[in-house]
Amino acid sequence: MEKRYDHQTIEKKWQAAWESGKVWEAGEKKGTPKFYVLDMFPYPSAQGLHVGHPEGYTASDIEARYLRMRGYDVLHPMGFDSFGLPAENFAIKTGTHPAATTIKNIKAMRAQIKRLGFSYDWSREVITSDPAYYRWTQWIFVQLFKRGLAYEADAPINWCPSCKTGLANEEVVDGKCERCGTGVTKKQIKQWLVKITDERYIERLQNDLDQLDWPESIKLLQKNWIGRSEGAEVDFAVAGSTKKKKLAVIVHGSPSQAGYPDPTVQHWLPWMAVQLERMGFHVAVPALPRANAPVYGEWKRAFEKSIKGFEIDEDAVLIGHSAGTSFLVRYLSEQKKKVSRLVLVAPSKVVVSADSEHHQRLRELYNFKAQYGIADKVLVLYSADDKESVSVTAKFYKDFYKADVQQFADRGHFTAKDGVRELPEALKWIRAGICGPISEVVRVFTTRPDTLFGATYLVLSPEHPLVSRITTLEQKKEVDAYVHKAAAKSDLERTDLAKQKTGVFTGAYAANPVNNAQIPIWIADYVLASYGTGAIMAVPAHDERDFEFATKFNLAIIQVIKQPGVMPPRALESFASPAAAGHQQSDLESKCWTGDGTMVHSGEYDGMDSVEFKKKITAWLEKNGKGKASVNYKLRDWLFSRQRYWGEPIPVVHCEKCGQVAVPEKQLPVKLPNVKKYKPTGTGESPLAAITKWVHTKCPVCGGKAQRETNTMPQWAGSNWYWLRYCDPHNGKKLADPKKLKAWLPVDLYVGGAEHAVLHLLYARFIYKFLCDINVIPSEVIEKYGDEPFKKLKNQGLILGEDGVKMSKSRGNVINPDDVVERYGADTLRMYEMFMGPFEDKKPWSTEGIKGVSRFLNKLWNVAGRVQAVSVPETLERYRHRMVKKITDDIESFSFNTAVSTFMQAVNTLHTGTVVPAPFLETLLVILSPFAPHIAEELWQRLGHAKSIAYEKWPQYDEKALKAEKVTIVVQVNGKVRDTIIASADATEENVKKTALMQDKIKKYIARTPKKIIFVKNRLINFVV
RNA sequence: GCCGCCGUGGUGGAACUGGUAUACACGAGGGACUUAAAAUCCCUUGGGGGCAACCCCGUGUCGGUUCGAUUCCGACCGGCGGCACCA
Repeated sequence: MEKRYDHQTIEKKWQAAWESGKVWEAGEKKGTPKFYVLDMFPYPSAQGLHVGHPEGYTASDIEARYLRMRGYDVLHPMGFDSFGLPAENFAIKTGTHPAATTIKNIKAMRAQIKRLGFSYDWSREVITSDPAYYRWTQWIFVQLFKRGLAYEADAPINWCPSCKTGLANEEVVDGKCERCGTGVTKKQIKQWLVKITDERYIERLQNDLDQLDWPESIKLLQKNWIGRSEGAEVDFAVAGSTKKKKLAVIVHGSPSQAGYPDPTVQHWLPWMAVQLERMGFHVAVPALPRANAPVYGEWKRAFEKSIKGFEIDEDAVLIGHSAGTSFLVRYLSEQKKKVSRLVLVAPSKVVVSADSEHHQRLRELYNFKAQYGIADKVLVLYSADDKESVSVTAKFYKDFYKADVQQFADRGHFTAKDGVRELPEALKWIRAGICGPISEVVRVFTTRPDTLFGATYLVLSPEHPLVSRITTLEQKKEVDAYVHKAAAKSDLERTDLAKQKTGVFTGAYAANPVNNAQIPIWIADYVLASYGTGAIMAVPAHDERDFEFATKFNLAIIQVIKQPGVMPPRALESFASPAAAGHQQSDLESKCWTGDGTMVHSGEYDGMDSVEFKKKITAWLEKNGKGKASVNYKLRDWLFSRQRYWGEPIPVVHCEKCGQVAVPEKQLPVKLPNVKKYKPTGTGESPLAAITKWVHTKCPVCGGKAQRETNTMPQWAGSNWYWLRYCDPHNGKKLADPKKLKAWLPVDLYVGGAEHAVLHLLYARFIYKFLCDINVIPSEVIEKYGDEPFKKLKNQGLILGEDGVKMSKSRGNVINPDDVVERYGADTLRMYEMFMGPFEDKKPWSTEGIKGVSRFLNKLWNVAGRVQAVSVPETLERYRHRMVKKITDDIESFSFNTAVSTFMQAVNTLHTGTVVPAPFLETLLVILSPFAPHIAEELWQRLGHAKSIAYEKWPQYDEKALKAEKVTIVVQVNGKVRDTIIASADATEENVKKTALMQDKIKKYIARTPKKIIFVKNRLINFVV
């Protein structure tokens, strides 16, 4: 046998053998349990593989190979996340098409990865920039859009004035453009957003974290990012406004079946109710009886009951949906009442002969004559793709009432099924029609309703809609100036913590709902418009920020919670010295106490515990209609459009008549067209906007003139769902065959960097939940595993340069994995990266350290050369069992560094020993093969085995054989080690004691009979004297 | 500021559930082989004291709990990561 093992020849040989033998293809073992081991797929960069990549890939490969040997059918795929900025930047510089660059980089990187001997099933490779793949990325977007979860809004984005392009948050470093270092400003541009904050998802995204086997730190990071806060919304009536609240009623339609979920919380109704409440309306959403077969008289009674205390008068706003519209028109016509605004959504008043049995049932309700003058203004909303009876009715109202009409293309019957959860158009119409102050109420959000008695002023954000309405004439100038200044400030300026708080008084006052105290209303930019209600109640005695503000502007500070365990300053003075009374200086009451305690200055509630009072006061607010319990989140909607070329085109067409229309699924993918110039146009549009031929298209609905959306999707779009495609990568009809998804989902183990904690991992969870909801993920998977995509997550730690700093070209501390493989081989690189330290810790590279692993593999090679066909001696046999157990446990717990050390010890043992028994060596090779597969295969073959070691069963160990015959027992006197003795395993306390006391070393320390003896079996005996 | 994680030899790190602190590896020193170097092999290697047997100290610092603490508790110091006026 050769003196040194030739890694170059051996590794090439086995990589070829695995590939031609299709050893790693998944789905081959019928009837065995599945296991899905996933790596975070790389971006194919021109720099190629970084030494950080093989760290995670080796760990997952060890797990995959181990599990195959344990009999699992393992899915272990790899692919490329190939849309992204670097390829585009390269294109801007050189004019090379990003597709060409990408293909080149993928080729190079794939070869690099293959040289490391990972057991990937390459037949399943996915590439996100491949049209066959992004067709489905776009398809998912269309599904989101159809359900109202993707929407366009005027959003302020990060804007680099030098590069003339919008930037993602992750491209802004310390407020500067990552590329050119220019200060980033805000620009208001139409943007696509994905509604990750939707009530149907945000709660689940937060709560489901608890059930995941993920690092606690990552779960916490996500929790903080989502930022759930529980508290209450409280209404403060603005002083001097005595007008009573106006009424708004929303009337649901007639669902087709009885027993259908409560129609009052369906579709866009809850959303509308919240919006109207915010405008200051008293909102009623009556649940009408026998909704699926309405009888007018019954509905009338229920309707009137629901608005008791209020009147249908000329200030009222009524909104109806479907059959509800008929009810409202009939009610107003027959009662001869007039309201201010009447909104009719998907109205129906007629039954067309083709209509279903359910529609026939509505004849009773429809049997009336509409009268003129029932509303000041009428709005009708309907969609072209709804039933004929709806458009007929809509046209009737249009002519009869001269109603405003808004026609849509694809909203169906305006139900949740049609993806309609909001009706901003209707809200805008209502808002526009109503002049003057409609609300005399400032609604605030607070997590501390228990401090309500201590609220001494209110603060609105400068953008708050109420600001201009409540500001007094005297204060107008000052307020306008402040609002103007705030608008001009950058985010960085506004959120700079070091800066002094600023603000102005509006001149208005509001009444504290608990005691009617009149408190001033201020505006200040430390209150954010985008969080909660955009307004706060300030409690300077118990909030640091309010305290700072109140001190600066000389506002009242009222203490309402007494800090527990401290003495009020005056009480303290009566003691001779604080220390004598058991109190230190720090026990003095702090100026601003933000913790819990006992209520003071809170009327009848004085003396109550603040935690208890919080619940009490929330219930009180609710009962008296002055507020309610409420939950808020820090998470914002997900900005989903980029003004870039190299990304998935957003599959939407803008039609002059129909508005935004999703590209029909049959026409997907919307292929990325070829452009000559990749540079942004300067207007904030994507380079795609310059291709007029591509931009101008026909509307898929009406066939009229339309323009394509020119923004592309962000990097995260492709990685949101790629692990689903691995299950069925070549499917041309569906995203993936449900049978195949059922066979593999969910991912059992996901390995990758922690830097994705709140981006990729949050988005991926959201998209997966969405796909579960729309039945893309088979229900069997959801029933069995829930709607989380990744059961277990492991984060690899960063590999730093030798100097202990992050590797970077500019520092010149980058290690190229190719060089390492060339010199030491893939097995050495794999094992070294596992040996460096705990998998999840960051650790520095050491060019000296890797030699140790290289020496170890050579030593193994030489030891194997001395192998003899003899049976294993007993001590070595026991060692073999211990070794198998240790390696098994270490793989299960991701403790690869100690596993490598165990291998080293085993080889050292063989090295110093006289014989190398073949059965021992064989076991060693089998359990080593997941770590160093090439050398293991080669030596395995040289031992005379014809089949790949990959097909070997993972060895068992015998618990009994683990026990040593003799054990070393530590003898302590007063807890200090004084001696050790060898005893037989499981020796009794009596025997150990006797032997121990006979030792000279021990006698020396023990003069009298020990007071106490502590005995731990097989471990130690401790004499206390 | 808030939240989380981490402090062990010259270095990377090990130590099960509170039970011999420093496994394994690197580096360093000494030796063997060699004309020499590389490679390989053997020995030593936490600090201090002692000729030696052996003794004392030692896991960021200071306290506590315990027969016994790297491990549990409290305070502090230092480092890393995240969030950043989120009411």
